[in-house]
Amino acid sequence: MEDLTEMLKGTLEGCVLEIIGSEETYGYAITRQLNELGFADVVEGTVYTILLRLERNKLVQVTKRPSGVGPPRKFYALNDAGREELAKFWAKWQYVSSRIDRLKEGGR
Amino acid sequence: MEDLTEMLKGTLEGCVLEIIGSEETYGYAITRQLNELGFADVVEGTVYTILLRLERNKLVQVTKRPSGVGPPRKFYALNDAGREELAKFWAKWQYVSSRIDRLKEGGR
DNA sequence: AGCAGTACTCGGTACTACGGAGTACCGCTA
DNA sequence: TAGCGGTACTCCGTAGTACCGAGTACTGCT
Repeated sequence: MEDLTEMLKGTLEGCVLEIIGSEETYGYAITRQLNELGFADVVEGTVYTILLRLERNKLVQVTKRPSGVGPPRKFYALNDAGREELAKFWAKWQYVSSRIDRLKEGGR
Repeated sequence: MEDLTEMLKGTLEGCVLEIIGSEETYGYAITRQLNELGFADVVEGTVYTILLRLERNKLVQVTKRPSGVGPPRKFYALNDAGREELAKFWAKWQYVSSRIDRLKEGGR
């Protein structure tokens, strides 16, 4: 699927939150997970900008740990504010996607 | 529902295409339809920028008609390129929304 | 020593939705 | 008849987000 970037705006951050919420993990691995999930064109630069934003907005707790196979990793975990933001994200997603599906089905 | 603007990026244009596709209509009415659909905060300025973009990208055919209750209206209808773009949009939407729903259900 | 793979940072760009001001036409009413 | 609310479109600037590219740096293998 080509060029999903515009459609991912506003949802990618939520996806990253969800991934972090289900397991403490780090940028490089998150990128791989998104790629496997079907978002093949999401690149590291994008994920790192999201992670830095989450950190700046105090939604995550960060722990640096040595890797063994490369430079140290920055592990991210949700804090309370992050979990709240994630819940809000899913509420918005539910709201928006249901309306769009309704429009698609010709329900007007 | 508050502040959906980021999540609507990339999808709003498709919604406008769908509305135009189902019936020849004009900017002001499209804005009202979107508001009724649940996107209450979408304002006229936003819809008009989308319409001008569609026109610039040659996805629509434009007809100006007098209104009777105000200034003349610019009616929009999809042309072949527009219908193709609309089909592409729904394919992308299907792709993206199904993956996000899968992520939500913990399918990783 | 050099390369591939892992891992993060930073500066700039493109695209999109929004806000606000401006223009303009119509019908109604004080 | 002047003003107001509703209809209808245009234009310009702003903010936010994903992407791109270059750079840095660590590890293990050849």
